Amino acid sequence: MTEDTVVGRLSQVERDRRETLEELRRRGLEPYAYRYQVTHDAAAAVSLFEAAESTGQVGEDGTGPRVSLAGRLTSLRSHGKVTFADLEDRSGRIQLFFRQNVVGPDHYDLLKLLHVGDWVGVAGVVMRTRAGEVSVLVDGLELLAKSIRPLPYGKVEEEEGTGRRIVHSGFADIQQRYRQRYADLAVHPEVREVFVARARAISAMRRFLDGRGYIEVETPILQPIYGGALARPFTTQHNVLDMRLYLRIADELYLKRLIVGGMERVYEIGKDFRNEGIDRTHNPEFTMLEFYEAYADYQDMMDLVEQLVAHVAQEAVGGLVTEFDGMRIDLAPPYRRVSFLGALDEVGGVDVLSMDDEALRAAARKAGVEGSAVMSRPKLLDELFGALVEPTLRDPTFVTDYPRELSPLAKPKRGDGRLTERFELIIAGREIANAFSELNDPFDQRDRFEAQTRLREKGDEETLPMDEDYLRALEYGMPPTGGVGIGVDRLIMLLTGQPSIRDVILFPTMRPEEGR
RNA sequence: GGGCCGGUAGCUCAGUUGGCAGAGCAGUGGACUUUUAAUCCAACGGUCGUGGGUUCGAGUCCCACCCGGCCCA
Repeated sequence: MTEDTVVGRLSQVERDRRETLEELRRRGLEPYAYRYQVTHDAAAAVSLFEAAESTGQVGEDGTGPRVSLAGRLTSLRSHGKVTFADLEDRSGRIQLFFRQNVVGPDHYDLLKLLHVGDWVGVAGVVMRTRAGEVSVLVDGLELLAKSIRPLPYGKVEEEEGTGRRIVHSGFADIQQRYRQRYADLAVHPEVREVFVARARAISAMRRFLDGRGYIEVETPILQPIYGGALARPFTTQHNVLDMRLYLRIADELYLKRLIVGGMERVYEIGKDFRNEGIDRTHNPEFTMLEFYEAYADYQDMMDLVEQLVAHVAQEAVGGLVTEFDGMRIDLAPPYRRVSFLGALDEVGGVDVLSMDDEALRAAARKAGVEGSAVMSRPKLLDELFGALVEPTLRDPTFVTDYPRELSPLAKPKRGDGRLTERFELIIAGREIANAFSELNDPFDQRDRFEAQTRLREKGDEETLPMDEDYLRALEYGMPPTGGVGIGVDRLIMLLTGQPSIRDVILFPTMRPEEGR
């Protein structure tokens, strides 16, 4: 496509901005700068001035300390020989005040070439305007980067009294906000805040585990045999090795190999990939925290998970009470503990261990589970629990002791071999964590793999493939180990009150746009 | 997978029975030395998601498809 056709398709605004670029260059001004010396951010400049006011250090002319700031222009209000603007940086926003007799007529004229969305550096003294707003009285202005595509800013009004931000006609098209996350972030400070909270949460997870002697490790994403969860994988191809590789669906089997190797306490935070549908709680790539601790069982891990969730909440959002989906959730430990079967019996009125496959199928149909006719027994149990019990669990709840057939990597429960020592943490009806006393008997593990293979032969596509190398590792000897997986995105949804997983993933998976 | 809703100017949205495609904001020109959704005046801005069909005439009616959202399973 030639430059002419590109320009021909531009909007009026974009054409105008390109002309502005040429005008700037005609005046010898470079619209894309290299650096700017910043002394303060917006929030620091405001508090610096307020401190000067309170200690009587503001001059007779009302001006305070001198600062230089850089950021993006989010508003421009010209009044002839005086102009107001808002500058936004990562700390917040501050008003800029331009007066023709302060910057001089030549510099003042340059304001006509500035637009909302431009990056600028400014220098001047901090003062308070007649309307009472702390502002920078600008005497030095530098364009740092010209914006030649209009950002979809809404008009922002501060409600009188409450100071609440009201956005008029903002950037509302949810599809475009995900596709053009850069624009979404640029115009929505509150979206940036969600991802800051996410970063704090992940950093808090690391500190929590590091402080308990855990080692952070990295295991393969490209795997010749996938495993560690019941899900369908993505496949890819290594050209030189001429072999099929899978994108991991879980970190589990590699982390337990490290326990075999004597690392005793390991964790990994990373992306897993599952080839399944996309909805409010599922993105094909998502972030998982897994940690494994030798000599611990699932009871120990429940205690640890409670502490971790509380710690992360405190560090990420500054409190243990969160508002999610209209529910007020208290994350303060200890969390309620109920057994899988007890909950099914109590809430759903079904005693699944005594039911044969047909009775289970009938119960599933009754509960509204679709496609139950072709489901394996473990799948039926899982679906039944998901349909009947999970949605009722609002407060943080550990569901314990899952049926053996549902948990091919978990140790049998002491005293009842039909069950396993496993728990899931359910909060607000959502699965947040999944954990076991890890199965370390290589003979039992081989039996479980073989049972999985039989399920696959019956048509279940979400089964564990046989992994001989993993069995070899177990044969060398794995100590008793407690292991946990936490869905990081879902936990962050909960902490930040975001209704969709796409609201906590910077670039969620989307179909490509047409014609671009 | 099924049902419902949506896609119109850069953004947010109207668009009547099928009859010249609109508003606000942004942008452009002008006025304005304390505004903050600044205000006022003027002009400008369109592949109505895509492709077919019906019709003298389609943003509007019909069919198919694409992309999303919500609900159900």
